[in-house]
Amino acid sequence: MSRASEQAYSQIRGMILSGALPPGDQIREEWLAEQCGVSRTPVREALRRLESELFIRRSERQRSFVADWSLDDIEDAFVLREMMEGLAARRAAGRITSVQLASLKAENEAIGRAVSADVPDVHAFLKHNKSFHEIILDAAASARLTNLLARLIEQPVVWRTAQSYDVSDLQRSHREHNELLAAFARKDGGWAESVMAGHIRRAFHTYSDAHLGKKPRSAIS
Amino acid sequence: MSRASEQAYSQIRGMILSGALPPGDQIREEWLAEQCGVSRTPVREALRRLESELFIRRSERQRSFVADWSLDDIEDAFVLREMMEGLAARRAAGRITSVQLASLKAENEAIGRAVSADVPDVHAFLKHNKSFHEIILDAAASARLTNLLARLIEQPVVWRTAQSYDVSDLQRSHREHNELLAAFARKDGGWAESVMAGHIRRAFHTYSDAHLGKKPRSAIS
DNA sequence: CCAATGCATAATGTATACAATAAGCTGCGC
DNA sequence: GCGCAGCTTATTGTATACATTATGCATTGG
Repeated sequence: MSRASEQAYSQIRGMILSGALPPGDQIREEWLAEQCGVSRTPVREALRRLESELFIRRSERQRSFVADWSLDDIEDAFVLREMMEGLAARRAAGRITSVQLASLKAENEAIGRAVSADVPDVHAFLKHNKSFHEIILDAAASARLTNLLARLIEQPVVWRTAQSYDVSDLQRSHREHNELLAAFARKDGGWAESVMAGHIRRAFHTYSDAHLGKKPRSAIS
Repeated sequence: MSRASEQAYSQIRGMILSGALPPGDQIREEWLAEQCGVSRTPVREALRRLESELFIRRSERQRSFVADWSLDDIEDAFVLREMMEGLAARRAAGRITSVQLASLKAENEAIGRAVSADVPDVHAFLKHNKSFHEIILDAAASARLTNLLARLIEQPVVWRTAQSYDVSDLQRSHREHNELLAAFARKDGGWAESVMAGHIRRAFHTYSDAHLGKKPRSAIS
């Protein structure tokens, strides 16, 4: 994507993720153009993309609104992600190279360091976690799968989930990654798929526990 | 989508599907604009959409080309579709209304008529088959699933598959739909999922048989 | 007082001019 | 003859003006 378009895209997306644009709000192209310091043309392009990624929804009358996700929507997203990341893990197990396996190990060691400190480094966790999953998707070698998953893993709710992680959640995530590494090392696709599916499913429950007022564990910050 | 954008989208898509724009060909925005009788603005919008649907790929230097799919790409698409339509069927089984079930039956009866004639009506088959699958997706009631599947089922290869269907394939498809109806009537999600997955998987083999020179059966036309 | 119609306003859709960038070509130096 | 530099042309990116369409309000008729 070109300069102005990319600028508009990441800025609008940031406003949605940060909550500066609350769910349900109507947004006007011209206003966004002013905010981003570009013309309406690249803003429109960014909006179309955000719409296809379900960050934004449009009314029948062509007005744009910040998407407002129900808990059911969120569970849908997790179920699909579970299925697709499971498939990715299965495929990856049969294709992963020793170089990729080594990179995966390195990322998970970085995750281990981030979660074992007295005060866990959530930012580092997120960064290496992202890399970890990206390497797997890469090893799965399916452009289409990558394409579809990209629409899920970057979505607002999934993103915010990590923010509500507990120390013990982060550490469990680290251990589950180790299970995945073992499955990959043995090229056991079925095992990798099961571990991955459980890993994603747990993330959903962590999310729903934290967001339904049940909070059975203490929050990090 | 608005008038000119929609015009550009469907016309370009049609040129790709019909082969008027062969895979690998570079396409220029201005030329397309002339062809479609609109300006570059709606053409660019259509191109972005076609790119996200993998009809078109763009080089690192922002040139657009008609996508060229390998057999592996095609199998990927079928595997994903199998997984997602399977999920849709499972969800639909638990949610389908009697009205939707009646519509499904009606569509499949229309399919039955189309395939039992001396010369099968392929066009009618395609139309009612599409409606049949859409009703299921509707009953599954997951906006996200609908969104993702839309990117798969409309893709060129999947589309052309139906063109290479044999009379016996069409009739088998009709029978498999009846199995699905039985599973829905009993609200048996697991059964529905299995039947649907097999249904899609068979479509892949029909495609690959027809396109690898193996043609074990006679072609329709 | 309610409803419907038409006008005013505001938003999105499209065309076009211009800017930036990539590709291709020509000629020069080696 | 080969390769690279710089210019020329072709193509995409952005801004803006204008067209079209939706929305809300006011006014009028019932």
